[in-house]
Amino acid sequence: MQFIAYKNYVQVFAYIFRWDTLAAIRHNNARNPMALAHAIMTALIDDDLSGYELAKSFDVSLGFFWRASHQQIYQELRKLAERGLLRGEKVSQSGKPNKIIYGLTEEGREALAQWVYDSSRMQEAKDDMLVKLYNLGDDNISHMVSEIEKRRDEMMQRLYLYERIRRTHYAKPDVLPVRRQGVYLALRCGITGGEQFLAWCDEALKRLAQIQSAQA
Amino acid sequence: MQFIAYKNYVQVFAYIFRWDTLAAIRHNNARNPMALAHAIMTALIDDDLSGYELAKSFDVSLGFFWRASHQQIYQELRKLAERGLLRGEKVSQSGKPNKIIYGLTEEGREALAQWVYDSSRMQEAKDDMLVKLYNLGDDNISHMVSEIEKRRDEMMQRLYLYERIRRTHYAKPDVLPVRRQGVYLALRCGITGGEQFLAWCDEALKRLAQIQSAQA
DNA sequence: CTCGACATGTAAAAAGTTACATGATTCT
DNA sequence: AGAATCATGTAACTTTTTACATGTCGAG
Repeated sequence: MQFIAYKNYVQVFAYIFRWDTLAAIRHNNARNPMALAHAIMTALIDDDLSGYELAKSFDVSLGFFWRASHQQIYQELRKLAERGLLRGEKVSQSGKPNKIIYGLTEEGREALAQWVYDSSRMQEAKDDMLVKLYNLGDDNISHMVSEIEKRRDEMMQRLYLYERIRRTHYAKPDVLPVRRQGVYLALRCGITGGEQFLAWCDEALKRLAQIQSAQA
Repeated sequence: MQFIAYKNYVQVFAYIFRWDTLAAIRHNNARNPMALAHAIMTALIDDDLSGYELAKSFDVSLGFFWRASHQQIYQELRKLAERGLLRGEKVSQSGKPNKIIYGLTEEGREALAQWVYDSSRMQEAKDDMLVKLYNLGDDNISHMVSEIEKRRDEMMQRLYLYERIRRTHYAKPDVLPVRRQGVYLALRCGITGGEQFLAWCDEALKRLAQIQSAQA
């Protein structure tokens, strides 16, 4: 089932949009190259970090907006060091494996500052669960309910963390320096998006409950 | 733009979760394998379509939640046909290149119905623009303003389309058959998510304007 | 003495993007 | 005549995931 049968959508659209506008909607599925590399460099603006530390800090900050596994991060760090955008310093540790502390070079800082001006396209939404909803039926409705409930719980946890960060570090955003205000805005995006998702979950659960009670 | 008062999740959570639970938030970055294949099969539930038609219908329906390029779709269709989940029928056309109309086989329908019960993990958010906000500075602030404005316009267009679809095909969701109600919920997710994003854009633009006027 | 956190990776596979290719038709 | 649309792909590449590997240290 589609929103609109393929044969009709053209007519529907001819009404609303000029064709050039439609084309703009269509071709949005593009990746912004090197995004992870720039996310990593961003994480190194203030502090020099080892791969492990970086991966950890990713989990509670930038990773909210660009996820990466530790394997990817290690590889990317090595590549960036090879290209001269990062400088890596080996640190021998007694008892523990050696680690490499990475920091931005001047070149790296320049490349990062330049990247901000690159055009980036809107990110595609990708969600399995919403595709599953297209397959909703009397038989799988209770499974969808539990899946949505699970997502709702996960989002609750995440929001709790966001809120905690907001209150401890961004309670008075107006007095923060410019860059911190940018981070605050990103955090706000996560918070409002999460709140919206919670609201949607409740709407969906309510509707699914209605369908279920009508069945019985 | 107002959202339901979910602000109390903070208190709720302070009671429910201890800090160790937060670790569970960390390892959510996984892909759900074969998601595109299932999205394609979903698009073929009601109608048999050629690759081209499928790609088009993707653009105005399922593609809102799982984007794919036509190249990817053609490849996936071929693979699915090889695995017996789709059946492809060659249609000779005069004047135009031949096309292959694909439809679900019984096996395909079963696999799809089964897939709905597979566990899927929360999708990672990936957004370049939010990473860029971490690099906000006096010099690039006006660029960020124009980038957010661009996103806002794009989202407006998309919301306009969503809303049009909702009104023409889902005006009275309660009387729809179960599966259509699932699609309606997905659409609602897109709409509320989009509205939230617009609201965030306005919040961000307001804050950035404040910073700019403080500079001058 | 085992389990989990610390710390660092390699290798292979899957998924997704970009660039290229072709050739008819229809609209301006 | 030139642009856009219809219609179908292939090939090369990048990005991301999964699975595997190794070894130390501290807590229970």
